[in-house]
Amino acid sequence: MQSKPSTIKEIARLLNLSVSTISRALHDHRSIGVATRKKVKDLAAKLHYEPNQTAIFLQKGKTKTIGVILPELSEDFFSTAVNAIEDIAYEQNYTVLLAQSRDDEEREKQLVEKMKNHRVDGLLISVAKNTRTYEHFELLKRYNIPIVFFDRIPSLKNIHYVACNMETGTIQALNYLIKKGHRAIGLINGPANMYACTERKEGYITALLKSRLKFDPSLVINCDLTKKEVELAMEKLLINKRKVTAVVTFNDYVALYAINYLRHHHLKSSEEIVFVSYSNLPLIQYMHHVPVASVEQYPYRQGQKATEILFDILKQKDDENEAFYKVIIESNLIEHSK
Amino acid sequence: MQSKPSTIKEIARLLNLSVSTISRALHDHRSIGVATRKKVKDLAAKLHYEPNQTAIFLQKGKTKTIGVILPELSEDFFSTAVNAIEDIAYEQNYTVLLAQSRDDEEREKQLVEKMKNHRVDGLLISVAKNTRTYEHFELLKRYNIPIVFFDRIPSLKNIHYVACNMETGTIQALNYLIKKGHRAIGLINGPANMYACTERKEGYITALLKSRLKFDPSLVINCDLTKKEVELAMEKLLINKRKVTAVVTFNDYVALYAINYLRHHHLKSSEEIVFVSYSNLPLIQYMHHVPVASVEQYPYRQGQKATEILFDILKQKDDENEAFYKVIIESNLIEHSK
DNA sequence: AAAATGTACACAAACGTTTGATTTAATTAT
DNA sequence: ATAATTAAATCAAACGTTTGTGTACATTTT
Repeated sequence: MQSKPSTIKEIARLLNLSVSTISRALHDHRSIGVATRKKVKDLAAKLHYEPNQTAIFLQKGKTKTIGVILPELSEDFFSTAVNAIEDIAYEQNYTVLLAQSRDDEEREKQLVEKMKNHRVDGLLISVAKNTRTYEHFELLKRYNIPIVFFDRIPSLKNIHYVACNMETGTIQALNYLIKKGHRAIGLINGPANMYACTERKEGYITALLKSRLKFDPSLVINCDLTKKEVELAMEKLLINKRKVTAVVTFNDYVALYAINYLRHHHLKSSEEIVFVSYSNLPLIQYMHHVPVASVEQYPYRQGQKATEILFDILKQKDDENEAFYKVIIESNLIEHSK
Repeated sequence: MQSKPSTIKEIARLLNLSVSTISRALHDHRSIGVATRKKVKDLAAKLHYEPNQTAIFLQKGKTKTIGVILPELSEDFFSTAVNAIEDIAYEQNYTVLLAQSRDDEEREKQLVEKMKNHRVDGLLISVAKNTRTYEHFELLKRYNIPIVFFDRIPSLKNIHYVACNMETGTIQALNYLIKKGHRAIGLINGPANMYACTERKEGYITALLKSRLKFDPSLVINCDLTKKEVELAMEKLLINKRKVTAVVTFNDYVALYAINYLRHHHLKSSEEIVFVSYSNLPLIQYMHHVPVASVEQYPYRQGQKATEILFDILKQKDDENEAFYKVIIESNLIEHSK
């Protein structure tokens, strides 16, 4: 009973009709009589006929598939964003081709290539943290495959993107800490090439200056977000002559690494140094030693907006509309209730 | 400059050759002269020619794509398993079509349907927790699309699967607790229809009896794994006349819910009641009030094995080999170092 | 010199659809 | 009765590949 899936051809042969009649009957084309229409549909149902998508793709030149490339699914931020993307795509009857770059530029390039070969209709990307060249993205323009970047966006001019304004949240975070009396506030930031890092740093400086506090560059430390470098960064902050009483970290994971390092390698607890981070992971609420507040980056909203934009672009059929969507979502500080 | 992607046809026209020659030249077919071969390849490179996968799919009847349906990407267990799946598929030059059932039977069915329409070559599934009917899986047999189940497997006879033997780990967990002097040990289990739950319960009973302890059914509580029901389950255990001093929970999330509930709604801390759970989430190590031990279920290994099996099946070309792969990975108790 | 072999390519069908153009027959308008 | 209209179905091309078979020419064998 393991037959090949049935095809329009087969139905045509069985009913002594032409393939075009079958195709039209199944699509309720008006030029097909009701009687034949019914006959065709009945047989189709009986044979469990299902249109072969690949054939339709080939014929129509559209795959009804969008590609999604992001760094790590295990990061809660991204899996939440994926939920949004899937939800919207699902409504629109699109399929999502999902892949992880694992924060590796090379892999990201290969994935872009693969997506192109699969002829996805459009692409949603959050770039790997160490990606420094952008030709692989430019390439897709040639093929008319639109890209919408979200959260981690490259520093390119003519692109569509959705991102969070990290500056607002950072300023809120700093004000929060300053109000609580902290004066020496460290910042464990990500890789310098990331735009999100620049924003964080700028917010950090802006807030300090607004409160008439001096900006001390030695309190800002870049790292590649790995546990090792975070610990190194924390160590650097600890030996700084200005004793930090608060630290702002690039995200919750960085905060966890740093706090854990403190607990294990120093006798200080996180009660002595206050942490504020970004992301607001759901797990945070079940933990003890956590940042006192996090800057929420709205992953669901970002994913949602990016997907909506992509569909918008896909809908405006190839007219040479050279407008670029640039959507900024404001970040917000969320204080964790104890 | 936003031209359509170039095709074999185009190259043929430009070089005044036939399409078959181009196709063969690109594939280094021996019946094509070296000169033409070079000419073709040069032009192909210049035009950035890339084979249209959808066309190849149609022609070959194989999509070089495997579908993956799992409950929730945000659960660490699954995102880790996905990593394994992607890694293997990547090596084999296969594409992964990934989708979440969100633990919803209806959605799972629709996804299976979608995967079928996409003509995936094979399917990897971890079933939704409330899935009770299995026709949608049976359906795929008709289309010769092999399925390999992993971790959450349906109770069907003739299927391929990879799963963890939860009984071993459960017995280890119970022995661990018994050795520490615990006598009243609760079990917050998942939905009764899941096989994994049966196994846990059986291991629980076996271990108790082996240690000549009485099995008290009122200490085993099923729940649907949501926060609400976990809290209800915990409450039930607390009012039980036998005061439990230890609780085994279905997974780490359940443990977190339960521990958190204890902390907030009762003055007991998790120090008074010891928890042992399943999964061994990476985040556990950065937390304070956590289970003292977890039963490791090896998500990467499961994903890896399942994918290897699927490729094995795909390789043995359609011979009526009616053997079913049934791989069991033993679970193990991992004690958390403080 | 004729036959056999080999080389390098072209032809055409096939995969499963969709769709513009065309045919045939039946119905209506003139 | 003839022409125009409509209905219902067919034809054939197209999407971009792959691949079995055919063919022209040159080269080798006898």
